[in-house]
Amino acid sequence: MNQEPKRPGPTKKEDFVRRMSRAILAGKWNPGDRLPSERELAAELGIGKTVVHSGFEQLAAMGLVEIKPKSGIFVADYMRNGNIETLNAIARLKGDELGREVIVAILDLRLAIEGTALRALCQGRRPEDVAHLRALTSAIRALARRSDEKELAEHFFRWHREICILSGKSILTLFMNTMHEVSIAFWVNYLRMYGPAFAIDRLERFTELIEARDGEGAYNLLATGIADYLARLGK
Amino acid sequence: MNQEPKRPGPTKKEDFVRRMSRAILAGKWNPGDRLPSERELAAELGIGKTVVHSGFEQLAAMGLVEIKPKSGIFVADYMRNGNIETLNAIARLKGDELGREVIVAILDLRLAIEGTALRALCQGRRPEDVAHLRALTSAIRALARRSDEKELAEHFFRWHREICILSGKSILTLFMNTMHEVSIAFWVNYLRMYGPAFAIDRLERFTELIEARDGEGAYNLLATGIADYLARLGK
DNA sequence: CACAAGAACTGGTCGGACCAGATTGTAATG
DNA sequence: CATTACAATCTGGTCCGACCAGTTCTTGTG
Repeated sequence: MNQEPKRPGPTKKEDFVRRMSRAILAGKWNPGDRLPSERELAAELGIGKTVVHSGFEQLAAMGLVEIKPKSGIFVADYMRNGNIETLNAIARLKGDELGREVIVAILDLRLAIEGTALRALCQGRRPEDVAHLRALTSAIRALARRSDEKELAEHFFRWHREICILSGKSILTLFMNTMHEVSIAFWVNYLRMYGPAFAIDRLERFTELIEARDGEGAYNLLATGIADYLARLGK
Repeated sequence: MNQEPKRPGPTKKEDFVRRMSRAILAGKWNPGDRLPSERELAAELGIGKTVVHSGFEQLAAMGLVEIKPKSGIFVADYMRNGNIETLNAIARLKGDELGREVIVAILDLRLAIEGTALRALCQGRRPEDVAHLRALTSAIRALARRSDEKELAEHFFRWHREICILSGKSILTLFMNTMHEVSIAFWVNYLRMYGPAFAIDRLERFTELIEARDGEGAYNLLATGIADYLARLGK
């Protein structure tokens, strides 16, 4: 039994990826610029070519670079061709400080996804679904006392994801998971702003509306909550 | 200039990934089951452990397996913990035959994303934005004669993505790109159903509404288009 | 000057050696 | 007999160096 479940220590690959993504996101090169070859970088950094290659694969998945096989690696126009992973990479590096515009876009999408799921769940909810949500809520309430920000945020995320799972629209769950990293950043901020007690109360109100099969009410609760959050954020 | 940009031939890693994802998606194992160790699989398939490891990294990114370091690799509950990459993997394997439920969820999201972008663009459009869209449309019209399904679908995707880019809400573009693979499957189906001429006409109507700064009109055109598509699909 | 051969790149693949954490089996200890 | 301590042996994780196959640039030949 170890008190620290894992403390893997940064690997060379992780170092490389972090270093490169920082440099690219900081604008060290312009989109379209050609990067040094894998061999050059490997020699310069004193690591193996395989590590560099594997790192670039990851950077390509993040949408930060474009690999032209046998030809070269180029800085990508990530604001045009990037994807969710790009956003996650930005969230990871810039910490919890996302721009307002980013927040707005994310919340628009969350409303679309979770709103759809809420309406569906209200129609088809079974008694055990409601019980399950209540159990999750009380687990969060117990956890809130110890107040580990990140952990609490994770549980709020899971509570809302459960809406998608229970709704039966499994695809929505996949989309929800896709936004996991960026959602955590949101929840940390939300909990700081409103406090856990308020947030937990809202979970219970959601549960009641689901139990009453009030789809529109649940949707509106979500929508007004988001609108209020954005209004507060404006200041 | 070569007519065939690339025909790389399947690598051992690709083979491995395809083989494993097929097996998992086909339900050969249950979620939570432990897979054979990297060494066993490498020996069995006659390939290097590095290849297997790299392949599993990719499968983990697709949400199909969960890697517990130093312990084992397990089949993931991908319908619960999967992400967009999982969906893309499914779309890749099952071809263009996505289930109706999947299509509905995707279109719900597209409406949320693109609808938001449309409204924003109608507000802030500049004359050159409209001209740009018109240029894209006529390029598509020229292309439609040669009628390569996949290529045409790609251009329709790009046209609609351009809405997001021009709207200035760059984050929406990232989400749009995330759905690229699955969107292509949609557009191929759409074009088969309605034909290119009809689809191109719609692009022009969108452009006119944007020029007239009619945000609601543009949104409704999108919404009714999607609704009609779903209605037809019902049959 | 045109153009093709080839040298010198590029990224892509691969196997095997080594590392360290996790697990399991076993033997010593109370 | 239960418990603990420890070591053998699993696991995935990392890394290197060699090799492969396209791409691009240089160079020599007509």
